[in-house]
Amino acid sequence: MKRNSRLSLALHTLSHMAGSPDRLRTSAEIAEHSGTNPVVVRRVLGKLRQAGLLISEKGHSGGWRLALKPEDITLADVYLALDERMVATNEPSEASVCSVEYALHERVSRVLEEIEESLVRKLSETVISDVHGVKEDGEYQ
Amino acid sequence: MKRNSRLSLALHTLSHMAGSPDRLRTSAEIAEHSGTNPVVVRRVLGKLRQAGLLISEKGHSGGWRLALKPEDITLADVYLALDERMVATNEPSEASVCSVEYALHERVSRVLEEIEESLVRKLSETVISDVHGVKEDGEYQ
DNA sequence: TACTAATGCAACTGTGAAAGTTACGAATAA
DNA sequence: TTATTCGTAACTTTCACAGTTGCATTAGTA
Repeated sequence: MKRNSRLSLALHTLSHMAGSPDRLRTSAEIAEHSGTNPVVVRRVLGKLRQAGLLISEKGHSGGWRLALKPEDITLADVYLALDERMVATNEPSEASVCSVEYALHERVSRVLEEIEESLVRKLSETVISDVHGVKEDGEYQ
Repeated sequence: MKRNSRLSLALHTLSHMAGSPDRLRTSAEIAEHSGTNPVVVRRVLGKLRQAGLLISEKGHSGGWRLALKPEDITLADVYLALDERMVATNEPSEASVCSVEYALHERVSRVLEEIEESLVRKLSETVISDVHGVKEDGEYQ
């Protein structure tokens, strides 16, 4: 598994689940599909559980399933659940003690913030069932 | 200097330059403003030079200046010059040999690709002079 | 010419965040 | 009571990137 691929792993898994929402999938199973390992899967999906997008069941024949209908989960929900900020802003450097420098830094930060917001708005336009695709493709076992 | 801060460094520097486009600034000077060091600055700005956004002059009294007017440089130009892809897609895992898996991976990739494109479109709506701000703020020496 | 100040670049080290791994406790179905 | 699964902590590994050093090249200046 590559770097910064948690969003990709999450989307892949949720889309997969959209195909058969009632079935429980184990971390091991998902890990195999994603080319990674169960603990990493639990880490990533744990964030989605905290956000109320997934439900996990412990014990024998436990596993993961969607907490909502695939058409009610937007990509923004997933992105925000993972708590990643792609267009991150930086701390002001020591040089920014000067007020002019500080003002410039503020403006750069504000612009990046706006870009981040527009990214989230864009993400909210697509839902998981859109990613899963049309029914002709059949179900993913 | 923090992680993934190259875009921030680039925007900060270009915005700064927008204040007095004719003045040459040395890497050392820029580094001090940004709280980093000259070689890192040359690395980042070198990408912008390759993209035709900046001009560098070697030798005594050399340095960096804008190659274009601040109102002709969009944030998308800067982002693309740095060759960073914030919404990265993954290689298909070994599990994707199955055609259904492969198709799903393709769809996830396509969605992420569209998000990336929309990010660039959004970035292209802002130019460097917008970031520099209105004239009342005065020039940045 | 010699000197100085700047970029360009290669090669290397240091760092930190995220992936990967191991281990074990808790929960739950069979 | 046994097997299976998640939850989580602790640790190691990996890797991209910042940081650093050194030197060649370029160009202005005395």
